[in-house]
Amino acid sequence: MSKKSFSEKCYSLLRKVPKGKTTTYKDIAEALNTKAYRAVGRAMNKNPYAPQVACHRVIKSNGKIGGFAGGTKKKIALLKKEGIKIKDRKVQNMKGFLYRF
DNA sequence: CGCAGTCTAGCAC
DNA sequence: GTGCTAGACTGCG
Repeated sequence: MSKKSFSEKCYSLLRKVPKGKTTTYKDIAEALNTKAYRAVGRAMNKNPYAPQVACHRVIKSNGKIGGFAGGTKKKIALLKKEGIKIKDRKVQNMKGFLYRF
């Protein structure tokens, strides 16, 4: 928790998110006690823990999907498989799927 | 809708 | 080794 890099912290936090739930870049940044919303997204884009870390469970604060390394469509498909409803790259009722750290 | 703020990681010199 | 650029974001004007 202290020797890990910022990105690793993001991954650890993301791993804490259960399946069927989602989180926002803002929440992650705030959970890390920072305002690096962008840095969080950057870490996800790199995501060396691709299948290990559910980077697709991370969405924008407005419920939008944002982006995804490989294609936003893929991200939507994955979220839909988890039980989350997506509509036009936007999460429906994202507040209900939002996971609180 | 457009600009500015904040942080990390990678590439260049 | 130090400096600059780019990026899956957010908030305000």
